[in-house]
Order: sequence, then structure tokens, then C-alpha cells
Amino acid sequence: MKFPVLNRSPLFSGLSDAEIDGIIDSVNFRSRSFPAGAVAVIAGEEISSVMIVLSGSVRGEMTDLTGKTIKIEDIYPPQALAAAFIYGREARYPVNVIANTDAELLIIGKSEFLTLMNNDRRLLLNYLTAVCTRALFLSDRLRFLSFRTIREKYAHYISSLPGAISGRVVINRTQQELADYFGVTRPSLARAVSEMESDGLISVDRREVRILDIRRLSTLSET
Amino acid sequence: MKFPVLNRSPLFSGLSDAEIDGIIDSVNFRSRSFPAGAVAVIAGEEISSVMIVLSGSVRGEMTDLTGKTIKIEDIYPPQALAAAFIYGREARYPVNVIANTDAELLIIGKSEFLTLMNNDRRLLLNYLTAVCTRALFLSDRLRFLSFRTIREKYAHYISSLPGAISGRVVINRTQQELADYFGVTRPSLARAVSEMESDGLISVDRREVRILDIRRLSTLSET
DNA sequence: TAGAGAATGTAACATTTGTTACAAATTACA
DNA sequence: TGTAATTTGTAACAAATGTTACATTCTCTA
Repeated sequence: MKFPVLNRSPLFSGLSDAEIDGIIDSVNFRSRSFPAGAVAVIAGEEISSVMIVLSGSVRGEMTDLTGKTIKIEDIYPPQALAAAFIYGREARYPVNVIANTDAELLIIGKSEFLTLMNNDRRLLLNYLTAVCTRALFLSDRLRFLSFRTIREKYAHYISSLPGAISGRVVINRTQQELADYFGVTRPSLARAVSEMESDGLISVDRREVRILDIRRLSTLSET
Repeated sequence: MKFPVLNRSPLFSGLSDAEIDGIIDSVNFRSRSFPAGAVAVIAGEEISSVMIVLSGSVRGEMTDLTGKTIKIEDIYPPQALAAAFIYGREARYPVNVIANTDAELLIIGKSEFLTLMNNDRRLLLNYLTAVCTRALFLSDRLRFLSFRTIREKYAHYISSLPGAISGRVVINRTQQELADYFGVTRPSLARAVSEMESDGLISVDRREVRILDIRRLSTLSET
């Protein structure tokens, strides 16, 4: 295979190695190498291609007005850069992309990739699944962040877990993970939960929560 | 034309009326009428079709554990329901959908719609544009909500406006709109801004902001 | 151009969350 | 099974935001 990592990419899932090779060969791609520290993409640059990390790793990084940089995330093979944004209206890269180590990127033009999807229904469905799943994820996160208080977030969260109707749910995350998910600090979350307990809304035993007062709990998760 | 509203739909943009008719006819669609108040979709139901509002209007609505409902948004022709989620992994409707007035929905199976996109590159690009643009929008919103303080949100916001480099930006929203965008209350935003002004970070004249101390302002928009 | 409505500026107080620190309980694993 | 690491519970104080209310300024239009 030309680029063996690709068979682990969700974009090419369901395709045989030979089919992947065939697809890549049928299109005008390039692969570009970046030495460690090199800039692959500048924030604000128009997204004109699909870029997939083949080897090494790159990072997304923002620059503020004084030129100081803040790392956003690392991207490893065989992930694509800004995959869910590619075909957006006037889509631009939201961050700078810098090579962490020597890295190689596979680059396929937007419209060529569109052609590929047009020719292979599986590729199309893979990409659609990726983008839609991303939208679902973002929308879900947004819902939690848009609740004002921690009580609201927590009430909404446990209400959405399986078992909520029966009045007993189990949270399969650590408090820290849940706090991060809500965008709050752990002690604040612990406090809010213990206050809800002493208010008689819920009863908590580590990760197991019993819902005692559905009515009052529900008034918390309103808009 | 069979469904005249469709030529105003972004999904079919760039297609002639005749082409739209041709596409619709080539596929196994149904149109279903819902009397006012009828339930078109129950939250949690798997998304198995593309559903486009043809006439009337419907609303998205959430139900809490006690059965009380909260309206989320109204959807008018020719918008589609949960368009960005359709092909997500185990995609389910996030809300109940109820007819506000007598309403008619065009229903096309997911996989049939996939075939349509496969057969018409413009339709495919239209849909991809819609989903990716939605992901961009959600991601953008999320970025602001993930900044802790109002100062951080504001600093990041004005830094991203054209003119930030020259040190002078104009905000083309009302304070209320900006507050909503940030997910905070208007008086809190006004206070934060006026404190930043008395701290010498910026100088504000209604909607025109001059950046006085870039360095200190930038330290606010860090993670 | 007067007047109504919208947008903005500001203040006092209540509420919520963050911060920091430490103890207790649990879990992983050597 | 005992010890280290992780997770959870809790407290006191600081900081930020919400709430409510009102005055001021701007903007649109009759």
C-alpha cells in the first residue's frame, strides 16, 4: 500500500487496501513533508484541501495579538485537519497548524475529494458520518455550556442518562471528567452536588445517584 | 412544480425547477400532513429520513422528566429537521417536533437521499456546505462559551474583528446581542467593558472600541 | 422636531463559582 | 495485603456574574 495508515482512517473504513490505493491513484494528490516546527497552515487561510496526517504529528495553535501562542490540540495519523469545516461557506482554518515532529501530510483538493465521494458511496457515507457526528458532538457540548448554573447542568445530565425514569442512574465518569465536560471546576461541582443532596433533590453514593424529587429537579433544567 | 417552496431551499440551490422535479420524482418520497398540534417526531427517535417542512410550521420542543415542555425553536419552510445530524453515528432527534399549524413535511429516506447526492454533485455540495457551515457555527459558539470570564470573551471577540491589528474596531451588534452571543446578561457585559476601560485596556465610544494595551488584553484570551 | 422606543451606563446587593488547601475514602497494583 | 496514586468530600475566602432598578443617551419616525 502506498499509505498504510489510511486503512485505519474512518474516512476509508470499509474499503480494502487495494481500493484505497485505487482511489488515491485516481486523483491528483500530493504528499508534503514538514520538518519539526514547520508551519503547515496559517490560521485564517482558506481551506482548499483535505489534509490528512500520514506520519509524525502536528498541533493546532492560536496566536494572540502580541504573537504569543496557545496550543489547542495535537493531531495524529490518520486524522484529518478541520475535517468538519472543509466545505463550509468561506471556510478558513481556525488555528495555525505546526509540525510537532517531522510530519507528512496527504493533500487532496476539495473539489477532487468531492469527486471521489461522488464516485464511491462508501467514502461519501464515511465523510458524512464524520461531519454529522461532529455536529452532534458540538451541539451536545453547547447544550451543557448554555445552562447557567452547575445545578442545571447536573440535573440535565442525570436526566438524560438511562435509568433516569426509574429514578436511579449511574455516572460512568470521574467527578473531574464531569467537571471538565461541564466546563467548571471539580470542587464547585462537588459542592453543587452535595447541596442538591442536602436540599433533598437527590441522594448520592459515589457514582450512583437516586432522584428523589423529580419535579424540583426538572425546574432546574428549564430554559 | 410539485413543491414550489423547494427552489428556495439551500439544499436545492443552483438547480432549476425542472431539475428539482426530476430529482424528487426519481426517488421514493412521501409527503405527510400533520394537523396543528400533531407530533411529527419524538425525541430520541432514530433519524431515518430527511424531513423538509413544505408548508405551515413546526416547533422543536423538549420534555423534562415531569412532562413539562420547553420550546426550542420554530422551523419554517423550506428548512429541514436536524439536517446536520442526519448521517451521524446513531443519530437521534434531540427534540420532539410538533406542528404549530397544519403542516406538510416532505420525507425522503436517508439512504435514498444519499443516492440523490451521489447522482448530483450540486446537491451533494449543497448538503456538505450546509453541514460544514453548521459545524463551523457551533464550533465558533463553543469557543466563546469556553472562555471563563466576560473580559476574556470580549477580548477574544474584538481581537477577531477586522481592524484589530490597527487597534480600532467597530462592533456591529447591540450590547444585548453581544451579551446573548456570549451567554451572559447585558448589565454584566456593560460592567466588564467599563471596567476594562477604566483599567486602561481599551477606550470605548458606543460601538467603536480602541485597543490601548494589546499586551494585557491578550493575556486575557489565553487558555 | 418632538416624542416614543430602543439602547446604553451605572449602582447595590444576592448568588454562584473559582481558588486553594487538606482530609478521607477508594482503587490500582506491586 | 499493604502502599501509592487517584478520587472524592469539604471548608474559607476571593472573584465574577446575575438581578433589579433607574437614569441617560441615542435613533427613528410621525
